[in-house]
Amino acid sequence: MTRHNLELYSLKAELCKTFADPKRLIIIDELRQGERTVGELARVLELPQAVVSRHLAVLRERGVVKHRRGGTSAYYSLSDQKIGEACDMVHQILLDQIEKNKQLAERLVA
Amino acid sequence: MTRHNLELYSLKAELCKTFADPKRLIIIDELRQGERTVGELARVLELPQAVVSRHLAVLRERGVVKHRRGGTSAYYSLSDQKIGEACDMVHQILLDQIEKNKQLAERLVA
DNA sequence: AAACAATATGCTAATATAGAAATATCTAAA
DNA sequence: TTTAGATATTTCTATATTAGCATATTGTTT
Repeated sequence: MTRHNLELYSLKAELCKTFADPKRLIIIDELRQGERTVGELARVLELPQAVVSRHLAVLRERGVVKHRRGGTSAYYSLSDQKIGEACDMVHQILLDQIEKNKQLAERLVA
Repeated sequence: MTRHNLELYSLKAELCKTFADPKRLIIIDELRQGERTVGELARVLELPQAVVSRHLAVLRERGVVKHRRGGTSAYYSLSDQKIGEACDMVHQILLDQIEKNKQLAERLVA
């Protein structure tokens, strides 16, 4: 462990934890298209407003999203363009896995 | 939710879960340098062999690592180059966050 | 086959997390 | 300042996850 800074890895793990929930990934993808209010996200996710608010709090605490108030609404957006890019990488990795499984399946049939 | 495929996002979330632990992130970084046995990783991580084996099982089940047996040892390696790149992105996001906090702190002092 | 080395798996306790429901807080407008 | 709309927070329950310990499995060697 001497070669690795555990504290740094813990921070990275905390960041990854925010990505480790399907609903939050959808929220992130929505926010990539632009600002959204809590209510809008709740409608898209088909989740109670309180649950969405909780997810947004998680994302906020880890600095993944930022928000501004406009009237009675809170407008959320991604705090860093790179977050979207990271999600794209995860998407690619998943596609690679699916492709590999497909090839394996075909070999087994042949 | 109609616009979003929940099953796909669940798979992505599962993948991200494997990154959501500091020890596993260290394992991944070790494996980026090349193949490692369970024992080697246990020494680096200063964790009991059984715990490392469990972590490797998690990574294996999500297709993040692959392994081959050589003698009594099991040699693990990353199953996809892109996994390392994804970790780099997370690293960058974290550095961005730290930089932003630094700038904020400086503004507050001034 | 027996003994040994390396790895994997079951089980448990402690901790963390998501969702639900109720309630509190904040903002705009009357 | 009262009311209504939008968002945030608290509490509770069910579920999941990690580490530790003991034990099982697998492969090698004699």
